[in-house]
Amino acid sequence: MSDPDQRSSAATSPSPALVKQSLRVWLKMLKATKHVEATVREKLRIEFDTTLPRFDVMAALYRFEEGLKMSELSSALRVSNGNVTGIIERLVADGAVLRVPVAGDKRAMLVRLTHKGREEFAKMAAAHQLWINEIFGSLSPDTTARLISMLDTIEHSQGLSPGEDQDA
Amino acid sequence: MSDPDQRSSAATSPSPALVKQSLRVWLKMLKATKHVEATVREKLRIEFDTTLPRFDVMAALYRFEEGLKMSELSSALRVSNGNVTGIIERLVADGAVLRVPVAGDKRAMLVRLTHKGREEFAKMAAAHQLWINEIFGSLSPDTTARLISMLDTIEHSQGLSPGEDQDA
DNA sequence: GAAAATAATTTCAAGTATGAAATTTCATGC
DNA sequence: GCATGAAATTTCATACTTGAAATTATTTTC
Repeated sequence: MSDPDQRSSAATSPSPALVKQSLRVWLKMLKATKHVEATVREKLRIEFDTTLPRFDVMAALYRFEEGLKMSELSSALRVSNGNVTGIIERLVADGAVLRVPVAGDKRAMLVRLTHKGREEFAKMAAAHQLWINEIFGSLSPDTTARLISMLDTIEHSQGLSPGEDQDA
Repeated sequence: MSDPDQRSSAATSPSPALVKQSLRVWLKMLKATKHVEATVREKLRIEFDTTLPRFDVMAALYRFEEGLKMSELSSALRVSNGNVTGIIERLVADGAVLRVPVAGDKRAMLVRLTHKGREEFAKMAAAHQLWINEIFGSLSPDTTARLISMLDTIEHSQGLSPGEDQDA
């Protein structure tokens, strides 16, 4: 290490100024993320009469045409099991999702999009890409690449043990 | 503008590759943010037996010692009015928050931390700073500064009309 | 100064979200 | 073959979140 006062380590307590800067960037990140999320939520509601959690579930199911087990779904989305149960219930009621028992295992359920669900999601996904591009298109490709790399660093910082991030 | 195919505009439809890159960075940002949030949530739960929404409310009240009206609180936190009502109810029940009627206005309520609430929050805030620093301290001050600037760009991209972001 | 518009909150219905407990089923050891 | 533990889901209690409707109090307008 080549900086006697610039980086925090386990041994030396970080300078108050740097701690404050960490806090600042985190609050900024949170605010920017909430801004984008709120935009997407509102557009999903207005244009497609749906919600972000439903969109997220459908996105996961769209990728895995063969279907996903409930537990796979909840770990892919990083939400609790009980949560997924409720969202799937409503999607099934709306005819967007189908539940299929798994062949050799009476415990498990395979969940997949219906044809109607796939068609609906395709439309939403196309619109979603445009919304996101309206926001992130203002960054140059180079800046975007650097941003991704910084986010990667953050995502792989410690802080918590469990889960350990397998990609979705 | 000096790039015939590198930036999206209202006139020219963005290239699919750039749209995909926008989507990638957004998903990455969402994932990193959720990672940090989950870390904070879990630490608040384990170490202080509290939740992130409660922490956020207390943080706002900590800043405004004189207290805030319910509506000021909900707009500062950018959450709905009804939401704040419930969180404050629980904080009052726990003796962390006090409700005071406003002098000249029988509709409004001033909400402020009790002494106990201030003390509790001070401890949590100190711990919170360390947690955040454990994560964001891995970025150099320079990188952090650039990250803040990028996030600023994102936050001020259009996408939605309402609210228009006055700072909290 | 009564009626109408505004403002500050709460209430409400529905949906999300969590972690823990309960259920049912499967796999193994013995 | 059965007890035991692990796996897959659901159920449950609680809390958070939203947008809209309802309530109560203030301000404006005529």
